[in-house]
Amino acid sequence: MAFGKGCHLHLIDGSAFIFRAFHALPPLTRKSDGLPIGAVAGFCNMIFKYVEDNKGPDAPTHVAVIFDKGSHTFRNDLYDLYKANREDMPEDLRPQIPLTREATRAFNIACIEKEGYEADDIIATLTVQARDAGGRVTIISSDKDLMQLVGGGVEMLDAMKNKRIGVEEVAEKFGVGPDRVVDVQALAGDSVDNIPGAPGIGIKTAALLINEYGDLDSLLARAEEVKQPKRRQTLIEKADQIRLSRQLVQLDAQTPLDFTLDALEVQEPDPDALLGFLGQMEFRTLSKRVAENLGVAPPAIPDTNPAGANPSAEPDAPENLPFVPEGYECVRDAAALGLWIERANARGWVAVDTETTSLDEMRADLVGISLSVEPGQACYIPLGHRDGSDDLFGSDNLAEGQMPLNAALDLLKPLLEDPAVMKIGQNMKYDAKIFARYGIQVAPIDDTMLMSYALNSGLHGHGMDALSERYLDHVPIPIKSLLGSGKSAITFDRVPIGDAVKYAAEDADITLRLSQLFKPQLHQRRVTTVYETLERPLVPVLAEMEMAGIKVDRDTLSRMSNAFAQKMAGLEAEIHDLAGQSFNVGSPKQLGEILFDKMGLEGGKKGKTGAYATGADVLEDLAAEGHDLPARVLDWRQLSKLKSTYTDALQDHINPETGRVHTSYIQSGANTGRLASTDPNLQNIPVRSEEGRRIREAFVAETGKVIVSLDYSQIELRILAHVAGIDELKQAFREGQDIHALTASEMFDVPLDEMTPDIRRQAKAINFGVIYGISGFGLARNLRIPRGEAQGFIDRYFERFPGIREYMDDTVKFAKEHGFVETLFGRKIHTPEINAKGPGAGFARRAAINAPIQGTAADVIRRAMIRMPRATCGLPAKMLLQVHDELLFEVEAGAVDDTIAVVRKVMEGAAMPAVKLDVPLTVDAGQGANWAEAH
DNA sequence: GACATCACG
DNA sequence: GACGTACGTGATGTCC
Repeated sequence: MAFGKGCHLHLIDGSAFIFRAFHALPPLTRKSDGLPIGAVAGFCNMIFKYVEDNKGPDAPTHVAVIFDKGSHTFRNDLYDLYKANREDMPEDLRPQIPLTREATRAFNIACIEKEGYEADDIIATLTVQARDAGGRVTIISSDKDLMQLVGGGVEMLDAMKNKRIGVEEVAEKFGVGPDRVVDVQALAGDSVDNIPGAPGIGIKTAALLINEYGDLDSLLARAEEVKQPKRRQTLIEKADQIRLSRQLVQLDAQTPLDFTLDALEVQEPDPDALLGFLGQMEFRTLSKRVAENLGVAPPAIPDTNPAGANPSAEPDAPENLPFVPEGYECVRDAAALGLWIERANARGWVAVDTETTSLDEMRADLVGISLSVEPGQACYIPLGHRDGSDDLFGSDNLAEGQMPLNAALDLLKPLLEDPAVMKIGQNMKYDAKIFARYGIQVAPIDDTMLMSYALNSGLHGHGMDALSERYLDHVPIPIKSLLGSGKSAITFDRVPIGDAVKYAAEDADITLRLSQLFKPQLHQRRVTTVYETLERPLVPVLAEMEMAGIKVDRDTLSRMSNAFAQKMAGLEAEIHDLAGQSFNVGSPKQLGEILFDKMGLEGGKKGKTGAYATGADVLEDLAAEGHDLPARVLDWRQLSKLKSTYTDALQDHINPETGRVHTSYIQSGANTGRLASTDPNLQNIPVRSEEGRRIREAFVAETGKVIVSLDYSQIELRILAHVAGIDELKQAFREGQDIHALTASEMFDVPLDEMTPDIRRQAKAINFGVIYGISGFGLARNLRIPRGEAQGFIDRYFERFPGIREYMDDTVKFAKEHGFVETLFGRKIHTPEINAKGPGAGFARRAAINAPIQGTAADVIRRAMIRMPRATCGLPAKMLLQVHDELLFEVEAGAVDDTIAVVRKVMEGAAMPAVKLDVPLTVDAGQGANWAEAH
């Protein structure tokens, strides 16, 4: 039937269906093989319901489901931050996308998508075609962006609420008719799609303006006439941004399509095709209902229930199945490997572990790979073992019976890169980096270490040995038993293949069992979102940063080391002179004896060891009393620290191949969600002392590039103001006031213009103290004031900001009740000691107060980092380092300003859309030839 | 390997 | 009323 008058076209917003189905349903998996299938199930149910609901006299004559395809559209060319706030697609959803297309076709409904075009534009195109042909259109969607299409025989239907959206409903929502919806949206902007709009103008105001001036162009042309000064200024200054916003929200009805409306005619489904698909998906209930409807027999679905699908209920659940090292297979040829690859493909997942010659991924060579697809069954593929025959040449020959490395990798690459097969690892970042060095980009990945972290942060560590013992009641073969320890330790390529099989295959086996144990728990314990949005997508980002490394200038460090050595020698002589004897200045024990026994200064023993305390605070007090020796020791210690930890050690970390220093981030290291940096730690490079700060001059940009640093300003205090709901602090942050000065003014009744640096300093210490779970003792020690006075400050602070005390009490109460506290993004940090008696409870109490604040800040910067690759993809900029509230980039000189603009925008908007903070997040930026200049 | 010390946010 | 106390990390050197 040719489309024309009397025809009725239904256009279904397929992507909206999918996301609604995915988020509404628990993460179902297909019973036979564990393929995630929840979104497909929800999608099919929604389509089925739609078909049933649209059979009456007003049934459509034509119908199509439209999907988005590709993430880059003309809107990204117009505005590189378009939809930059969007979270990446959850890994569990990705393999389901093609299945939703199949489902649509199984229902015999036209399935439409076009690379590089948004579904909304295709819907607009079809709508206009149908309307022009004289037909009616119903758009099944509740997306406000489609409301501009309503009118003239076009209406929308919110399928969830079963609510019609006509011209009236659009007017109700936007305050203008459908033809002016675009104008209102252009002014109001949209935080979800990251449409900038006119700052300070929302839908209400936008409608008011449009109704007064007729349309957007007239409004902008006559902006001078707007009475309210702020609005007028915005409209004049932001006119370009508003016009850009309009381009972004305006749907494009010119999508080139290679079919006509006639092709969308409603057709009965083919029972075989539809039931075949539903049977293949193993949807029992839906198959039955559909079969009844079609008057045919439902498909038979075998009731398979393999080990692992429902672990705890099964007798051979992974935590109960015994470990049998002799059962592990050694894969020595392509045929055997092919079988394992087939099994992995059939399953849709595979646990992977690599064995290498070093813990430093940048230098490690691949020695072997282990795989596991079923609990208890695993293989090891030896690739780089040496034969161990101790000849004169160091036995560098490859051992017999190994596949050539390249042949094995060629076979494995398609599997490891297959988007439909989940690669499961323990600390997958390590293995992914190894594979990356051999040209394999492993994806998608799951990580048992990160699952444990999301589930159990604060309860225990997340290393494999600990997890295996705790959850599988199995002690893995210690690596030391193969490699030995200390000076005589060997590398893994020297381990006999027979021993390596038992060790390595066991690791893959354990990993698979742990993932089958943890995966369902993520949802049960409400941390799926944390795992999916804050943990899993961060892995490739960190891997990239670590592989990029940062250039460090050896000569600068070397010169500084020499200078430090000279100064230290001078100081040492002086110290020995003052002491009247020679001793090891680096030994706190000897120093204590000199100071307190020999010289008889005031001071006391401390700690279980009975040694004198000689910490910086003690020495500073002594120095303040006029003693020279402790003052010299303080200087010596500072230099010693800078030399040994930084100027000396950093040189050893320069990778000879890249000339750069490659740190490793531990994603599950800090209980709060912060990262930790090791080998070397680049999160504690000196900055507070002038002398130390100069070490940052050695962290340089390549020729023609610039180091750019962006850091959040006062992010933890801002988060405190938000979570504790302190109006005065929120207001101060909104107005960009000096928060410490304001606190001082409130507490000490000093007007802001009479503020002294010392009063401000005290207020600053109190502000930080609050974040740490303040105590009179701690504040007294920090400010070096009597304890009573410090307590007085705290009392006054709580009097002034009662909301803070309430927040602290509530947080502790929550922790005592639940055993954990939460960040704004749902990260759980467990506090097992909170109900204990003794000093442990005090620590736990303060940690509980601090964790949501520190953790929320950590979550925010993680979100920014995860979005960064996509936001900066067109820019010649590399993200190199994260230092808790700072991100460091290396940028081509010409692109510095653009990069700062994009990165700042991403960082400042990183909490959105999941959390709308009551305070703005602001970011300071710096740039220069090295880190010292950029900071 | 425990402990003290000190670098960072 | 006494008890110990700022929160979160990692690297280094000494000493047992």
